[in-house]
Amino acid sequence: MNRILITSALPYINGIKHLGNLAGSMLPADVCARFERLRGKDVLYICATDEHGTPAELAAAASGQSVRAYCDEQFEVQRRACAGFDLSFDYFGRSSNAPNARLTQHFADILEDNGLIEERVSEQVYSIDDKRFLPDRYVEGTCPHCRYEKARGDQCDDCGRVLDPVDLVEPYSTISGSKSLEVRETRHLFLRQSKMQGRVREWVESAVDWPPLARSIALKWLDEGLQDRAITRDLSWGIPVLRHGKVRPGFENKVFYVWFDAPIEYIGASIERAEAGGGEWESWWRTDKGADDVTYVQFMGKDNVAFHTVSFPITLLGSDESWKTVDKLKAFNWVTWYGGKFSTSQKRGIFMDQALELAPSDLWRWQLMANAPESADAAFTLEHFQTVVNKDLADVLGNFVNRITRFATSKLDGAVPDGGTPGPLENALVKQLKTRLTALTGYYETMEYRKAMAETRAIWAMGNEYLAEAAPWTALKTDRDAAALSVRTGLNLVVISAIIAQPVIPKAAAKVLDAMGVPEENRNWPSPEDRGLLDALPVGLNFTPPDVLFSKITDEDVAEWSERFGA
RNA sequence: GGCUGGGUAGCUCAGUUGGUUAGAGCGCAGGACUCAUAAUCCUGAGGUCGGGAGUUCAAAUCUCCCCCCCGCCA
Repeated sequence: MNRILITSALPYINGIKHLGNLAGSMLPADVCARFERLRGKDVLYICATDEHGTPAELAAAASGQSVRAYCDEQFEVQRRACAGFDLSFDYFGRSSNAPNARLTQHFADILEDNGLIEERVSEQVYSIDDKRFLPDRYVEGTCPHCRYEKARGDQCDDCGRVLDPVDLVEPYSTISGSKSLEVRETRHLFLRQSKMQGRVREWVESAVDWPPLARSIALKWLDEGLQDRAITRDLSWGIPVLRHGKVRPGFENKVFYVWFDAPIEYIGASIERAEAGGGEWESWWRTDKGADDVTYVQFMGKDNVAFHTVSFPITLLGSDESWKTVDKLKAFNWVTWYGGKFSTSQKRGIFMDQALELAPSDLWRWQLMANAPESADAAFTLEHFQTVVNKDLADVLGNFVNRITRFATSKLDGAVPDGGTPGPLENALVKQLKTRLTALTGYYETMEYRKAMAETRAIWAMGNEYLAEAAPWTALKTDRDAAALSVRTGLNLVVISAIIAQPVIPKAAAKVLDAMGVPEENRNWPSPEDRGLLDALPVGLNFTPPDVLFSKITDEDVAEWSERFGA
């Protein structure tokens, strides 16, 4: 299994994502991708913006733009923020691009051919003045339960009850405010998920690399029985409903439901990449064209598990074509802002673009991975961020790199020194390094990121521990060879520290490796069995100590940020 | 209301199939060192493991009941 396909849940186009979104799928997926590439795996890491649906239409209308223009703008904003966080997508696509439309229409066709899609007539609110059917959220009115006057058609924000727009008292259109609404019959395509119950269960039960949480969520849905689901909506923004390449009669003003086309964009984005000259896509997605030896890993927030373990697989399996389905998946809980929710609408928390204004991406990456919301929600606070970043990055790693490189430069001519032979101290060091590298690699393989970060830090700390014992500054006075050995060993530890840091803090790691003159081809993930780990740097190699790697976050910074973000 | 997950040192979290004095990081106290971003290294003090009952030679770990927190669903 040398090829690994990685996808992270698609960020919705509606506004820039906050740190919780980042930590819950895109960042861990990136760390995974970087780790696997360092091990020499052939990785395809795909992400895209999810652009269809009512929220995008509403947001575009609110900003006075066309949906297309709004999405173009937001896509650029998100793309830039992702680049700022060094998310190493092999391709970052858009669900509104052509490949996704073609593919979605293809799936609809073939699912219908296979008897899994049928037209059904249902009742829906129609706005006479707007001349269109209104999706749930476009209808507001008085809640029949609590009399709240601005209840949305899908749910009452006041009492929290789920509603049907037909139930609203004195309903009105949010588009025009018109109250001349009526209930009309409309046709929609329904995906007959109930017919797939058995096949999906069989598929879920055969999945071995899923965490218990994902499995239980999927099985719970299956136990409750899969419901047939409408996969079209009365909207103009979305993928047109075609049948055999032609507009389906009666569906001229309808599009596919966003949850039907969004996951298909994982494949769509891969095709976009191919069309942009990035390499073919079928060997990644078609098991009849080479994808049999691909391991497919999905990253997502907990709320998306059902869609990835049941809904999307129904599309793929129901086609009876040879599509690659997920092998391993990793779901995350939420990062919270001082114990509460991050909220876009209430502007609670820090968003990706703002974060980059405050501190370099590596700092956020480290904090979010070292405190990944793996077993439960994880509280984010600025104070904790300050502590973690200052201690782990500036003090443990940054200071270690700084102290040994500067010592070597000022006392030993700035080159990797020759002389001395490894003794008990170095032997013990190698032994410990081997143990820790084995553990670290294991944590990455099982995608246990908090543990991986703790182990990474422990390896960084080994450098400081070793120097304290070896004390080359003392040895230098009486035994230059002994000092040379300690310094050489220390410099090699700097390189190891940077190499294993690459998946999580790529910028700082590259800075160190560049300074130490480590060529690109020698930056691969180390094997615990490699006995030359602490003797890899060529004797006599010149290097320049890197600038201070991480400047600290001051109390004043925290105070200012707290003020700005209302912590 | 139904269902996940969680409730372990002041804080953030680990704790494998139940088994010697419950661990880590931060914070705190003391010491060492002086190469380094007043950094680092060592040592130590902190927990009746949400509450109660039970099973067992033995439970943070299993069973039952109850109380909180997050989320999903209805």
